[in-house]
Amino acid sequence: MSQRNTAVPSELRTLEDAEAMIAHGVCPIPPREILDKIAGKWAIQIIVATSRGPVRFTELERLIEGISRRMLTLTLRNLERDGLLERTIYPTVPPKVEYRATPMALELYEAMLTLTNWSRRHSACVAASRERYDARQTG
Amino acid sequence: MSQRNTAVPSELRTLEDAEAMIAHGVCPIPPREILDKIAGKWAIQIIVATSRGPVRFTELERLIEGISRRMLTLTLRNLERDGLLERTIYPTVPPKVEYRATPMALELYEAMLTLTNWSRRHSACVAASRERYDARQTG
DNA sequence: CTGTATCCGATCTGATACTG
DNA sequence: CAGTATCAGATCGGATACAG
Repeated sequence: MSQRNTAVPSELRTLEDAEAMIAHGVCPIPPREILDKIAGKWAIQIIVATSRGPVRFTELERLIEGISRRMLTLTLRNLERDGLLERTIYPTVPPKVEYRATPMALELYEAMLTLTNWSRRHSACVAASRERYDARQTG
Repeated sequence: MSQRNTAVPSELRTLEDAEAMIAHGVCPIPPREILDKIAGKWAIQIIVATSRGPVRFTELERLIEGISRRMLTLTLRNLERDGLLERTIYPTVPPKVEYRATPMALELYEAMLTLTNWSRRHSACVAASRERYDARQTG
């Protein structure tokens, strides 16, 4: 076989692990359908907001600054569809609906923290690089 | 002061760390301008492709399946602007230009691996959840 | 209270043709 | 080889009005 004799690591930690995957023909980055969760403008914020317990629709609308009712509904539906949010309806009048992050969503939130660390370490550097680049274009 | 007496962790590892940040009024997720790197359809793939050494424009075009010349150029420029890619021009005829991921980009790539792990663990579950959800809507 | 429906502008992406 | 320019289609997200 044409593959190197390194094993496919069960858990990726280093770039070397990623190289091993590539050597085995496996893609070391999440598929688009997963990245799209993170890409969306509101999904992560909703997961964070519902990570400590059930939250009602209107509470979310207040909590997440700038979100429109339309996008709140759409994003909630998508997250529920993916199994990242649990939706509970209380058949009262007026209706009461609660959303809560699932364990899988909490793990996603936790996985995001390495990205948060990266951005805390480097966002100033990114901003500086942008300024330099833009200055070169202008000048 | 109104804050809890937990310290702001310098490195986030657990959801508890994230809670501590929230208690201090700090957002525990990366800002939009950082998430947008990951959100883009091609950025991560380009970082991976250039992570082992300099790669030429045309090589990238071949390596990254389905990318248009336009999007390749645009994404390369954005990554260079952010300091994630280093661009080297050799003033030869015909011209030769090489792109290479910076150390900062390699760290981003590495940070992404926790997300890759998450998706490897859960993407089947997400897919199953979607099917169940869609079946409920149809039926 | 918890949504849905409709419209609209902005942005993203691809296709194609052209150039130093 | 390494781009740029232009156009068009698709998708995203916001504003607003309406409804069970």
